[in-house]
Amino acid sequence: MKSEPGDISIDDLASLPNQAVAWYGVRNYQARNFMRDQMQINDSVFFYHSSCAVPGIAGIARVCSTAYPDATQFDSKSKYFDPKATQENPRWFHVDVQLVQKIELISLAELRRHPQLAGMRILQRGNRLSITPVDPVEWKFILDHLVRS
DNA sequence: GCCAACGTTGGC
DNA sequence: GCCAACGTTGGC
Repeated sequence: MKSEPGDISIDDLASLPNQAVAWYGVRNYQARNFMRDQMQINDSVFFYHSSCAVPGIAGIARVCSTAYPDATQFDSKSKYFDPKATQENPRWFHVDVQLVQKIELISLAELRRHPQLAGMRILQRGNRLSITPVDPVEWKFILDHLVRS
């Protein structure tokens, strides 16, 4: 799951109550569907810093809720307001995510260095999805070879 | 700041 | 339903 550190960084997550955050603001249907249809409580997540000096995996988190309607879609003052969403028919959903562990940053450049990870969605040219599934084999490779706490 | 990629919008 | 125009993302 990508976050711009200027928005919410790994350190912000670490300082939140229960080190948990509602993953609000996703306004892409594919990313929404991953949260709504695929994610389950206790699923593990890589917390990825994007749009910053050194993009990369900054920590490990876990899903700590099932998907529920994103409150910001109903808030006309929010930049995430969606006039087409209604309480009866919400359009945007998100899960809550909780920090497991901050790690030594695994930079995007480092991820690209490993052919075993070449298939990762996050590494594909032009990928803009803020939430992408991680293949279990790739997950294990990163845990076994790249994660330093 | 550039630009590739790609999602969304809206006229037809 | 097509598709051009436009907007956004995000690495570089």
